[in-house]
Amino acid sequence: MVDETADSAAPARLMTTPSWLITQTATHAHRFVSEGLAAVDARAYHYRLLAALEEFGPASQAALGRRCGVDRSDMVAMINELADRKLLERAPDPSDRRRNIITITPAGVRQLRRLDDVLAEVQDVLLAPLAAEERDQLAGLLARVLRHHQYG
Amino acid sequence: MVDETADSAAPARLMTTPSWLITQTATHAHRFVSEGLAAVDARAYHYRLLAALEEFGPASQAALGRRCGVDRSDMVAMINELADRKLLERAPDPSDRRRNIITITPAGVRQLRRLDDVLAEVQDVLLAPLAAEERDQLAGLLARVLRHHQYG
DNA sequence: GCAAGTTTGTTGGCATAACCCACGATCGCC
DNA sequence: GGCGATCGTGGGTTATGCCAACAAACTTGC
Repeated sequence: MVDETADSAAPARLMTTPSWLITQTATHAHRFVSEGLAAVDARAYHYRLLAALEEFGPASQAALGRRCGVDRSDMVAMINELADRKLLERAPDPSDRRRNIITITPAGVRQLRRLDDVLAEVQDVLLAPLAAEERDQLAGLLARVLRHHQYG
Repeated sequence: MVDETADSAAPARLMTTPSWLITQTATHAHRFVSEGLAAVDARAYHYRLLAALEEFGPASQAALGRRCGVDRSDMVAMINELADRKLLERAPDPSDRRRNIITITPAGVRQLRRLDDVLAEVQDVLLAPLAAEERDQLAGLLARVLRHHQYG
């Protein structure tokens, strides 16, 4: 038994409230991810965008935002940043002059692989107390909740 | 099979990355909680503080912050707000003149009960796709992860 | 073919959350 | 009695998720 009555034990009400558990765990997750990615001079949304581009191919900014759950207006700065680092390219769409076509570069693909490694490491730290099957279980449950609220 | 190739399907890389699933689910959770509590003119941290006060009794601002994972400096405004609504009281500690003693009021206890109901409803909406045992499973897994990173 | 509505990129703004630092006052320790 | 630590408070920073507006370009309905 660990001494949890010290001064830092959270209320029982919170520890049994899923929404609290989720948001609190998310805070930790977010910090680990940020720190891990900062070590290779990257940010969380770099991974999101590069992953979507590699999996689905070139897309407009708006379409990319829809996939990654990013607001149209927030995409601009993100893409600027990625484009500055030559990880993707922004070119006007000849067939629709409103749009830009965003394409991942070879350097972007390489960076994506690097981020894959970093994030795998982060998951390991975050989920340290869970066995492999338990991690899958957790991911499965969360994925179902997510799907329900996105394609509901 | 649902049509997920539409325009909104997230990259597979993300849907299998726990940290993404957690932070994304947390966004939904946070929104449901905020909206639910806003309906009774309350905020998420109201519940946190009131719950801690009822369970552990009166405490200093710093101790309260430690329990709820709130920064010392952020506690000030939160407590002001709760004190304005007469849900708790802030009194100087005679035995340590640096500290304030925060005490929940009877109205605070009543409000806490009301928030309990609201939050139970919110959990139900958030975890709609999961059966009762699955919700417990999810809560259990998250609680273990949380404990590991807090009393690690 | 043209008018009305919609989509796209962009700028700017707002609210919240989780930090961090600095300060004066106070306490505990030795 | 002096020194380090703690407490409440104020200030500032950063990231995130929104929403509003706009001009340019597209699509639809007639």
